[in-house]
Parts: sequence; structure tokens; C-alpha cells
Amino acid sequence: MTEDARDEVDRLVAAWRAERPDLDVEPLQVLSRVSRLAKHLDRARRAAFAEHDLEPWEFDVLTALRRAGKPYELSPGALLRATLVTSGTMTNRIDRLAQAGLVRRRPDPEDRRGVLVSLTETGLARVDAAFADLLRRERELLSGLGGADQRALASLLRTLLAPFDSPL
Amino acid sequence: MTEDARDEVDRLVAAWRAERPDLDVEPLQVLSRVSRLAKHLDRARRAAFAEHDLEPWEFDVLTALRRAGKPYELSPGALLRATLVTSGTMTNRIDRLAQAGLVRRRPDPEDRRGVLVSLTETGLARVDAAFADLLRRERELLSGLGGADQRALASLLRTLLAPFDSPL
DNA sequence: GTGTACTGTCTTGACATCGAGATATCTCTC
DNA sequence: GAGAGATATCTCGATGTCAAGACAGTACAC
Repeated sequence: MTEDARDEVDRLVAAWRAERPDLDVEPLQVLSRVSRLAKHLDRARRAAFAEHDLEPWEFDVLTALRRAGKPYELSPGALLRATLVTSGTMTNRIDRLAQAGLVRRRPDPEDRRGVLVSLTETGLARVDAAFADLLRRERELLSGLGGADQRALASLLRTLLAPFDSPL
Repeated sequence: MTEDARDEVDRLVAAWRAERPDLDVEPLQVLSRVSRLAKHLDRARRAAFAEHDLEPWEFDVLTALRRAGKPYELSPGALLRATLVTSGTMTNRIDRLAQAGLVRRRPDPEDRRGVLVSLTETGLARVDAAFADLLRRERELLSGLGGADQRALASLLRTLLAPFDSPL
């Protein structure tokens, strides 16, 4: 820490050091910042989507379908794995998206337990517009870092995420 | 990207490139990982706190008080600024923490609109134990990175957070 | 000191989420 | 081909959060 650009987290760490000098609070330097940045990112996302009349949760589902490529169709199970929510939540989300005319539900012809969810025309247009907007904002959020730094950051984060990806 | 250790996000980015080759999706390399890591971190926190019969939201409030130092007392307003929740949420949290015997409320003698919230003995003991546990788990979560890498990561994240800290 | 704007806290109603469990269907083994 | 266990989806109740607004008290100018 030869840095002296103190931010909220530096202050938080300093406060802990004063109160609990017996503990090694270094992990907070990384992980508190991850949490806080995620929170700010959530706000940026919310703002970007609001302009396209989408809630973050709607966007989550729609992008999962969009990424799947034509015919933009996935099962609820695949969607909940992609979005890391519970099945009850996904049922609820699909209900409301269908009601809003952004997705369609149909029985899976191969498995009578199953259902397939697909984007409507409207849903496709909406998600594409919102995604372009989101990227614009994310790029701006990252503008404080050069390309090399961004790649370094991505690489460090990838290392931290590795243990979660395989067993999941 | 000389790395070839592909993770979930690499796959996500590849999927977007296939579907939308016209868009520059590089920002996702950093920001999707931040979101995902934050989500995993939430789970780790929840697990750590569960062993001490605390919910994450309880811990948030208790640590803010703990960090303040003796007499471990803050106003609801100070608490909501420290935890980034709304005032309605904070009222609700304090209610339940008081009911659980972890904090105490008393009128602010200096300002009759105001209230002061302080840790009880039980609250203090509980938060100290949970915090030590949390640090253990966070350290483990970071064990994939050497000390220098952790500091580099912290520094890059600090740069990204800088724009949010000042105007807040 | 009186009026206006501000601050601090709490109330209320709507809402998305989770977890547990219900139901139907599939799969695999014997 | 029958039964056990796994899988896919949905239902339901409880909960934590937010946003907007109510209300009491303070600060400051004139």
C-alpha cells in the first residue's frame, strides 16, 4: 500500500485496524471493493434498462435467450442455471415476461414435463437495444483503466472465479 | 487474452461474439466477473454468518456499529449511509435487531428528532465472532492469488470505484 | 420570533426473491 | 415392465427491500 489515493474501502480498512489490530483485514481490500463495485454496477444497469422499459431481472432472462441464438428458445431449467435464481423465481419471471409479450411459452414436444420459452419479436428488439445501451455505459464505467489494465483485471478476476465454475 | 483457461464468462463473451459480432463486448470481461464474484461472495458471507445465527443484513448493521468504536453508537442516518440502504429498510432492521437483543435504541439527547443505536454486549460478542469467521473464509476465497496479485487487484478496483466515492 | 427550507426517522404498500414442497414425467435397473 | 429415484416445473407462504410520503424537529434569514 504505497498508494495514498484513499477511498471508502481504505477508510473502512483503517477503521477495522484501529478497532481490531489483532486481525488481518487485508482480504477486505479486494472483496469489499468487489461488493461495492457490484452494487454500483447494479445501479448503472438499472438506469440503462429503464430507458428501454426493462427491469434488470427481465433483461437477465431475455439476454440468456438472446445469447442462445436462433430460435432464441430455452427451457426454464436452462434459464435458471444461466441466471442463478431458484425455480420459483424463474416461473414467476416467465409468467410476467409472457404477460408483457416479450416471451412465449410452449410445451416441450420431447419431454412432457418440460416447457420451452422463446423470445417474441418485441422481446428480441427490446433486448438488443438495451444491451447496446448497457455496453455503452459499462465502457464508460471502465474508462478509468487502459486496455492493458482492463485485461489484467479480467485475468485476476478469472482466477478468483475459477473454483466456482467447475463444480457448479 | 493469451490465457486459455476459459471460464463461464469467457463462454458468455464468446456466445455474444457469435450472436452480435458488430458489438464490442470487452467490458463484460471485467464487469460480468465482478457481478458473479459478488454473488458468490454473498453466499460465502451468508454461510459464515449462519454459524453465528446472523443474517447478512444483521451483520451489516452490527459491523457498522462495531467499526465506530466505543461506545458503539450511531444514528440511523449514519447507519444507512454506511450500509447504502434506504431509511425504511434501516428502520425495519433496527427494529428487528433490537427485538433480538443485539442493539439498543435511545433518544438522542442533542436532537429531539434523532435516535441513537448502540450495540449490546451480546451484539458485540456476536459480531466479533462472525467477523473473524468471515475473514477466514474471505482469505480462503483469495487463496488463488499471491500477495502481489491481491494488491494489484485491489488497486485496479480502487481506480474503478474512485468516481463513486467522491460525489457520494 | 416567525416563516421557509431542510433534516432525521418512521410508516405504508407493492414487489421480487427464496425455500420447501407438490405434481407429473422420465430413466434406469432388475 | 414395474418400481425407485431423478428431473422439470409450478405453487405457496414468508421475508427483506425499496420508493414515496408523513411527521416532528431544527436552522437560519429577515
